[in-house]
Amino acid sequence: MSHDPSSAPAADADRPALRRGLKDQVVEALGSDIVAGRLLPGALLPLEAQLLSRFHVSRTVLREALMVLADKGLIETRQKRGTMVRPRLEWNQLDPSVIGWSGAPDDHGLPVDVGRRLDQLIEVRHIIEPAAVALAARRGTAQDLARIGEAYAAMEAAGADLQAFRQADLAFHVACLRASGNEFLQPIAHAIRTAMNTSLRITNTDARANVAVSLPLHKAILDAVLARDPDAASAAMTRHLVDTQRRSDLRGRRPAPAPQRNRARPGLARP
Amino acid sequence: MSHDPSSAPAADADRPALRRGLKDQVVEALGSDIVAGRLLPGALLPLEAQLLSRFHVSRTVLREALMVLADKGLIETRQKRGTMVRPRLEWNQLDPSVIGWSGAPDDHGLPVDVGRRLDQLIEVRHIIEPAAVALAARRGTAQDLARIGEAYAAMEAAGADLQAFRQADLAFHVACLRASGNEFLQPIAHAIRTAMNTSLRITNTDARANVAVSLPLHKAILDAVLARDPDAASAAMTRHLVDTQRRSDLRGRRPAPAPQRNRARPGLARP
DNA sequence: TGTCCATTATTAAGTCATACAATATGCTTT
DNA sequence: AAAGCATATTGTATGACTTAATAATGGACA
Repeated sequence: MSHDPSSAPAADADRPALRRGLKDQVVEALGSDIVAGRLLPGALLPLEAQLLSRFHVSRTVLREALMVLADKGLIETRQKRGTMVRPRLEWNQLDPSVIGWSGAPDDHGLPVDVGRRLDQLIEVRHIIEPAAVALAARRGTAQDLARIGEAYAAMEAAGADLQAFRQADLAFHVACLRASGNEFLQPIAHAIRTAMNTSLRITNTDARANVAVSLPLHKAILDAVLARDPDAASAAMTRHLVDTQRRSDLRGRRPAPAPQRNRARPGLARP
Repeated sequence: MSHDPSSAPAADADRPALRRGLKDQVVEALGSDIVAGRLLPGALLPLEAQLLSRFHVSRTVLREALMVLADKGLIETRQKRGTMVRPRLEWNQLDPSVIGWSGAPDDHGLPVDVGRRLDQLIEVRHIIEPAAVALAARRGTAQDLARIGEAYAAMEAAGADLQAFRQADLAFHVACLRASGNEFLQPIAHAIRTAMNTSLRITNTDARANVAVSLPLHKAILDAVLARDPDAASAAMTRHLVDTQRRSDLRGRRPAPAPQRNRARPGLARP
């Protein structure tokens, strides 16, 4: 693709970009520009012509990319008027890509508060995951539970290998959501997964200490589900999330405590 | 667009189609074919060439549509191999379009159990909405609360006009989700809205009786939020959802009680 | 003379047709 | 059986034309 370094918002080095299709690269570039706040809602994007010269791709490719972004609710394009960035509220905030972009590694001037977003994410997890795991305990199939067990085994096996541990951790949570047997929770699982990934990249956990604490908490969840005890499962998951959140709070994040809304401890509906 | 009536799965009359772009029409047709189960996961879609002759659109348009569907996780296209329908688990189940399609009016032979899907939807609402409204009570801005109030006023004003009442009802719930101040709940609000729409179309509620019951339940929610009482708000919302579900259960739906999983009353993590 | 409406121009996205490139599949050849 | 080649199918590029919405123009009427 190769960018024109002089063109406006731009922000991505010429990484080999994983050899995905050209379209995906354009989607990536524009999408992250928008979500990271380099293109503000209400603003008009450059004309097709200008974008073409920025990305050096065919019009076909550019349009495919724009269509995808439009579908995510990020932009709206109308004839003669141009292409406009839509207000944040109308974005598909649960779209995996959107979530990924919102924790983008390279927004430093950031109008978007990453920390706040992570808080919101964990808040949602507090709402959903305990309930989901309770459902899993009630009616997860044998296969579902097996998957959770496997993920836990992988976590144990990972031991020192932090990379592997994280991956297994994600698999564990995804398996729980999936075991709930509710299809609507699936995409949330994906969302949580990508968000956890960026989250983990930021609050880069300090290895063994965390593992030591984290492992038994997960085990408690697993045991409760296997015992078909919804309440215990739910409670165990809540404990785990509280722990996660506490440890995430300790690290550098959370500089100025509050943005605008009066910051309530994200949490349990009934504590 | 105008379809070749002889071509395979097809299923949509030549409705004027709302004058949206051609691309959207193709997305609509293929997307609903997939979600409604007329094209099964794992199956290969017709080749581009065949789709072209089915829809009578340019390749540009067709590809734009395919890209959008791919982005929704519905299909995966690779060179030489063709375009494949992806497994249900990988769909963006929360995508507004996907939700809309899943309650499609014209699937009658239906491999997809609409009733089951509605159950899952209300299950998710049971998980999310009480928690959300609690957050709204804690930290919703004045403007947020005002929006909820307006929606309620609209419900009262609607009175006999069932159409208006439903719309106001939707607005009420969306306003609650929004007032939670958590951006991740926004898209869920949209999802719930479209799903409620199809839901309402199916279990076509019998007017005044329902309104009479529904109104005070909503008022309770509103009052609790205005009083900044999270627990009361959460409880009121739960009561409302239980009522909704009960009434929906009464009507024709729910023929054979259980699909495969052992049907637990969808519900509250801690009852 | 100034305001308002209809007409036309212009601009940018929407659609189309065709050509060529890249790549996985399967067959052929050694 | 392994290596290589043919081929089918999606991926990318390009240029022309269409449609629609804004802006400019001009004329009719107050």
